[in-house]
Amino acid sequence: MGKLKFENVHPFDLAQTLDCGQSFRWVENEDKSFSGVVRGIVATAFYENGTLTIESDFDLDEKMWKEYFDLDLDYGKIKNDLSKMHPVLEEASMYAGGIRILNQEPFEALITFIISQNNNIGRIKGIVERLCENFGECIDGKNYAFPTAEKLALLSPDDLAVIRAGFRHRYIIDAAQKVFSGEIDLEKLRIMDYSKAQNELRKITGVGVKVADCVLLYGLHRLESFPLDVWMKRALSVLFKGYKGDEFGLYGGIAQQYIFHYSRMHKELFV
DNA sequence: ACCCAGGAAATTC
DNA sequence: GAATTTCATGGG
Repeated sequence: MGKLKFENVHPFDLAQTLDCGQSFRWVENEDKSFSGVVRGIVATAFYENGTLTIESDFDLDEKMWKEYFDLDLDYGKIKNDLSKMHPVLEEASMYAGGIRILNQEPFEALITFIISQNNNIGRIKGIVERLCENFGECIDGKNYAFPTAEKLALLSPDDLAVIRAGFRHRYIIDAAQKVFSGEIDLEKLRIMDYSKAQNELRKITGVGVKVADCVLLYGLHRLESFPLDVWMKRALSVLFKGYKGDEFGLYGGIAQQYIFHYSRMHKELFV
């Protein structure tokens, strides 16, 4: 049984952070708190007046949760610096500046972003949930941990029919096998030269540049990563003419997430 | 019926 | 080699 309180957390917005398409397992409750599972721990998060509270029936590791929500990084300063780079980025940071880049489990980021390809966020959530319920360890009767690489590595693509992810089934199995066998060591990607890390991930069938960038950003905290999906390509061509996505430096991943969220919430900009 | 979704592999030109 | 088609599935 645990409760953590982090005070003076600014800038921060729980809904933006947990529902902006980087993580697919948090569910909003009626009181605006969010419940989810991180590293096998069921927890509920709530944010009010600068204080982020995490509660659980299980013991909570303060360091792990601080890291998960990236509380040691000065987002105020980063937001300021990014705002100076481009007027539209300033606008996007005003709108989406409560987002933090989560420190998710690398394997979970890998599998969920394989599932994300040519898919929409609502459906991704459903597939991920079925994946956990069918193949993850049951924690408390109704919540499930994300499945381990070992568990998935021993399955065949047809075993995944219950999650209804279609052509991605064989990609998921290939990823699990390469991680479980040690052929790919996800932890090593944290400090590896960026393009090397990208190529390492691309050895997995079903992982191209975009999925690799997402895994590096959301699972391995490579904040320089700037994933280009259909939304970002649209946003760059319409709002950042001439930009390729490599202009935002060390914290480009944060800029990317501001722009992604801002664009998704302003569809009218792209008609 | 058609089009699209946080793409990438397979095929064709 | 670059451009196009196909790949499951579900919602609008």
